[in-house]
Amino acid sequence: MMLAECRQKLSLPFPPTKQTLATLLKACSSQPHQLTQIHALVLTSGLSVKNSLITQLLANLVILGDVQYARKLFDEMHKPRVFLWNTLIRGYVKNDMPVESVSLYGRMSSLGVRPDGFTFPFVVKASAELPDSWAALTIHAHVFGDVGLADYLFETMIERDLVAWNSFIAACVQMGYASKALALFHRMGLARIKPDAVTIVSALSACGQLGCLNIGNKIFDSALYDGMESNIIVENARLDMCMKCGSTHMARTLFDEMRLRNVVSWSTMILGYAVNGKSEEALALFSRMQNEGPKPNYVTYLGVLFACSHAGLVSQGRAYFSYIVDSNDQNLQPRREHYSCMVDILGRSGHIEEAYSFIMGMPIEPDAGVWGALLGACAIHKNVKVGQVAADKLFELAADIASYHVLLSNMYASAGRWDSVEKVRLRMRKKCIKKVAAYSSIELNSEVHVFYTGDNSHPQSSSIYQKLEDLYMQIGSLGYISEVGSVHHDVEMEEKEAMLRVHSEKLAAAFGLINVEPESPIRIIKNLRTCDDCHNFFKFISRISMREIIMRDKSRFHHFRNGTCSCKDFW
DNA sequence: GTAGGGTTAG
Repeated sequence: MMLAECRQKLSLPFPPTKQTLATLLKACSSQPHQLTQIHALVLTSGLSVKNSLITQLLANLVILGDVQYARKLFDEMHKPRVFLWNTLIRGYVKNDMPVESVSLYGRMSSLGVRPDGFTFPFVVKASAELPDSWAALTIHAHVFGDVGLADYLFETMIERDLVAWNSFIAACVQMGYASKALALFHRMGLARIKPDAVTIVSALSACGQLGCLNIGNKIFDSALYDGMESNIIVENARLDMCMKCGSTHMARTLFDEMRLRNVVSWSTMILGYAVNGKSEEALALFSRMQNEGPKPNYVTYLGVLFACSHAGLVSQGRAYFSYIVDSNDQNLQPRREHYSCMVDILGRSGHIEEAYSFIMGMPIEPDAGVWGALLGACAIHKNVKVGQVAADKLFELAADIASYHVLLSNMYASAGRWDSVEKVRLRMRKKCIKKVAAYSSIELNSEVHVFYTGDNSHPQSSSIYQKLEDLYMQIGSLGYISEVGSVHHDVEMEEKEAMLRVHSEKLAAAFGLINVEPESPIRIIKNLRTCDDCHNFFKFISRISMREIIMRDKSRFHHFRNGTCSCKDFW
């Protein structure tokens, strides 16, 4: 575009000065079309353009989401300053391009440009969103050893301010490294950096992941004690923490006491009730929300569908789903997550064919989550025919997710098709797909104790196994028989039973029975779905010990009390 | 001078 043309378009009667251009740029930060024109003006003005001008332009482009164009300008620049690197690194993160963001950081450091305090939060955010394979590559490329990129960056920072701590702690929580996050939180205290609301939110979130109700409450109380004003985000995080620890009652008390509640508060409650198996409470709260609360969003509806799914409420699930569709609200139209949930509702209750045709009728392309829900249902109902279709689709969409392979293999195993089980295993070996090891954890006196299957590493190991034997003796006389079908291995019967007997959740339960004071419930967190035998075992021991046992597995809660489970054996 | 971190879902 010619200068005159630009000027005309911008209605400028005279050639612009640097000042004019700078002012123009500031004014046009929300108008992408004019930005391009101004860029042309800058280039054709013949002025020796200052970096600050391009900086402003680039920043504007990034805000508008045109990172490609920003990158083009950036590459044409001579020795861009740190601020500019930061701007672009941030731009990539904001536009969901973490790989590009980290690559740019890599280039920055290889050119010897020193990152400043602002670089860190951007790169950490990007590396938290990095796909695993990429994180590994990046770490290799920088020869950072076995610590992550973020770790390296953090430890080498000269000055760590509050935001640096907060962004690292938050990144750890988001990546699922909750105990690392709590360790950092502790270290932060030792370094005499006073946490603020943002820190507390992440810390509470970490406690929720770990199921550490006591630690979470302590953190919240001490923050208030230190004079920190609580805000709605902190309170929502605390609600969620309680719910993730299975303490629905405490969450409700806090919710009722809140002066202000937003859509997140309501949704957190509804979701929390749903995963805790309290569907009536979830749906009752939803109907109250419709009358007196804020407008539900798509997460709220996800909670409503979860409530139906966990309680096996098929017709109600169908009704809510069509309600969402019929609402004609464009922002609330069902997303893939809602479809997965609906497939789960239909499939798990045995309506496999209906679930399949439901998927075929989807207006949006089904993703791995949707097919995974179908495969899960097929594994439960031993429907190898439909399960095979789902598995084929899954391997197209998400070829190397371990849990789908495990599901498929379990489906074949429960149908007794050991040749097919072996094929899946072979495929996993070939593609180096490793099963996630099962573990269970339990909090005691602000410490987390972790158990793996057949674990002997705990200091109290011998008394734990003794307790387990005692329990087997007692429940055996009450009619407990181990369910060998839960072990998906084609091995001898005795071996099957031997493995079952030492599943991680059983070890954690024995530990809990020995150590947790009699009036408190025993809270166990398991990283995978629990098996039929452990579920049955827990029902028995809740009866003989007269204790409440709360177990959170991969997708939901089981509250065992006096021989029964809140899930009513449907999970 | 300009910019950075937080809650529900996955």
